[in-house]
Amino acid sequence: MKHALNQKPDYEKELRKAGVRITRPRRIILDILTSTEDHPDAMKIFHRAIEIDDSISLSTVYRTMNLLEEMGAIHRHAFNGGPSRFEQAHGEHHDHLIDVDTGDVIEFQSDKIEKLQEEIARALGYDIIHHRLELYGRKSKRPE
Amino acid sequence: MKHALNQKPDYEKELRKAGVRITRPRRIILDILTSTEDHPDAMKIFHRAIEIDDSISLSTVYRTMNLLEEMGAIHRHAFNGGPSRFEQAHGEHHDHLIDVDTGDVIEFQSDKIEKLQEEIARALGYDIIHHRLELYGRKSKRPE
DNA sequence: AATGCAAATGCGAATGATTTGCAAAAAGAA
DNA sequence: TTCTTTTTGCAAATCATTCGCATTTGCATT
Repeated sequence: MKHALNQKPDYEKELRKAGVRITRPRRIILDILTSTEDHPDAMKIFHRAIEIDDSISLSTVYRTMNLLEEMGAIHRHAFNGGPSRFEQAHGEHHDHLIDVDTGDVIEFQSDKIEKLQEEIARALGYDIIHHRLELYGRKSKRPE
Repeated sequence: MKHALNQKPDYEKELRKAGVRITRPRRIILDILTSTEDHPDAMKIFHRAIEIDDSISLSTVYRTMNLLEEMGAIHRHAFNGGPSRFEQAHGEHHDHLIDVDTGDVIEFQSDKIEKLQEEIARALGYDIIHHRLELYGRKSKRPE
């Protein structure tokens, strides 16, 4: 099992290649996304954005998130049924451990679990398209 | 890995014990919940309910779902970020495989995966409160 | 640098899921 | 049956998200 860490891919090139325009709002939103370690929701992204340019609208944040999601540049999560939270789709697939007290998200990856999931789906006669594994936990008192 | 199947616990007793009143709407909603194999959302439960008594309101369905969830009698899921879907909290814990084409939900349970999750959480310094594992898949062409 | 046009934006109104306030109705104890 | 408290139905409010549309902007082309 391993931790995942962020890196900064060049999304502007990808956007151009996809035939969409590089606008000021998009540049700012991408900047926020690539320079954060957390998993912000649309409102949080919006607030960070208007600090840089207060003319950006919430609709544009939502539209940009949808665009980036379709391009596969970000992933969308709905932890606990709350509002969508986003993260850039960097590197390998990973799952999430959510701290129920703070809302913090820790990323992890386990090949063993992935393998088991495949086996289970196969046994039930299905091919996995995607999956979601979320552990909701609390910092343990005892030392590890 | 095993399938889970439903049974009918007696919720009226539990409700009484929790000090809440047994009303006609509640009886009807509980009946719907205990006699279905699927994972209906509030609107679906509402429609099934008004077929039995057309005076039942949607608010009451929502209020009852919240009540039952707090009592631990049902579980709430937000597959794919859609509206909440419910199921009675019968027997053992289980996870879900969602058919992306039909929306059907298949329940399964794997001790191996549960164990791995515990290990991972422990390694990260957390105790698991609850977790969510959803496989989104499509019926495979090849025979099993 | 000026032009033209499709794509993107900001705004506010619309939508869908869910919750809430409140007066009227029903449950259960006395 | 009566009394007290809980629950209900209804409509309005809330929250996250999307949509319509007039206006602005990116950018390919003069």
